[in-house]
Amino acid sequence: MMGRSSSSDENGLKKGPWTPEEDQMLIDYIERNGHGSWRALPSLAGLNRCGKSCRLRWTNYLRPDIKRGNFTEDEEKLIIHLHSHLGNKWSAIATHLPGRTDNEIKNFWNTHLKKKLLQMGIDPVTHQRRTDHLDILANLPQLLAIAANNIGATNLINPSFLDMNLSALMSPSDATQIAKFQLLQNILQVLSTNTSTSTTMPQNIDPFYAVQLSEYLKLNPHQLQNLQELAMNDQTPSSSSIPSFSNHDFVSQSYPNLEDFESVPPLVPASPEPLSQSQSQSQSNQMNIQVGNATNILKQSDHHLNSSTTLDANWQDLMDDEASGSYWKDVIE
DNA sequence: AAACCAAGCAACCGCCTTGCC
DNA sequence: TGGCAAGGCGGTTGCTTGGTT
Repeated sequence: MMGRSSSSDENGLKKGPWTPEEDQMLIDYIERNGHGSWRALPSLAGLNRCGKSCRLRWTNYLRPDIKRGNFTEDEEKLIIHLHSHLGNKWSAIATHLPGRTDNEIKNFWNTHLKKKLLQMGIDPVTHQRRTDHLDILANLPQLLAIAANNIGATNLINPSFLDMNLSALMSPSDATQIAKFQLLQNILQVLSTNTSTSTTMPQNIDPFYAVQLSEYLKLNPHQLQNLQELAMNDQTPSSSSIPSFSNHDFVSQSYPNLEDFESVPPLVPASPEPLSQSQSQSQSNQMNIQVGNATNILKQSDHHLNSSTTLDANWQDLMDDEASGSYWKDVIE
């Protein structure tokens, strides 16, 4: 059985997993008397537990109307839909799913649904398309510093790794390679994202940026061509890992008004406390700082500015941070 | 076969809300 | 109206399990 090892608190009350005997004692007592005062219940039922533990055990596990087993697809959709309106109000969500407890829904969300949405490119908090690649780009210097620390002489990236099978690349034991791969993926994603409101992911990298990128990375024509092909190839991880929203069954079912995806119903903040003006200002400032680099780069995209710009400075920073410029050439090659 | 690792989930913790005096 | 007790809630912890190396 999963759970914690049995122990006692300072009052000698038992903690940890419940035994079948304890379960039966609790069931017997509540069926005969109702739960009444939870604090008084343990002694009346002959249990060496605190009232809170009894209440939790009953409401989350022993209640006769509890529905066990896997969540159905309908339940999944309902949870996602309710979460988009209610946020992490698990008890409120649970009231719409008969037989499911808030704890069970919370666990299911954290272990399954959150990942599922992330894989689809949907932010599980806002229920909108993810834009956190901007954050990643903004954090490139830090990520690069981390990556640089992890790159040893024997751990240099395979120059032809982008041609390798993705599953072979994604060895879980090689976090460094994955980080590098994701880094490049996000760079390409940002560079290939145009500023239109289209809900489908663009397939092509703007030749202008490919050229500009190649200049900063001091790539030769062959490497530049690889970069462009990489961005245009449907089978590259960069594009294949991002679902096309308009064609994805699950997304279209969970978000029936997909055309209004950018204006999904108002989301209850994860924290119920409204931020004070100074708090929100501070948070906003932090955000601005964090995405500043990415914003600058995207502004460059809008105006096709020349190379003596912030983009230049940003990329130069990146290259300066990296141990060797050949690293990036290798990655792209 | 053993060691390692990540996922899953029951249970706990601490804060918040509610109701009563 | 303030204080207290009890219940409710969301986040976190830590054990088990199953898969991988």
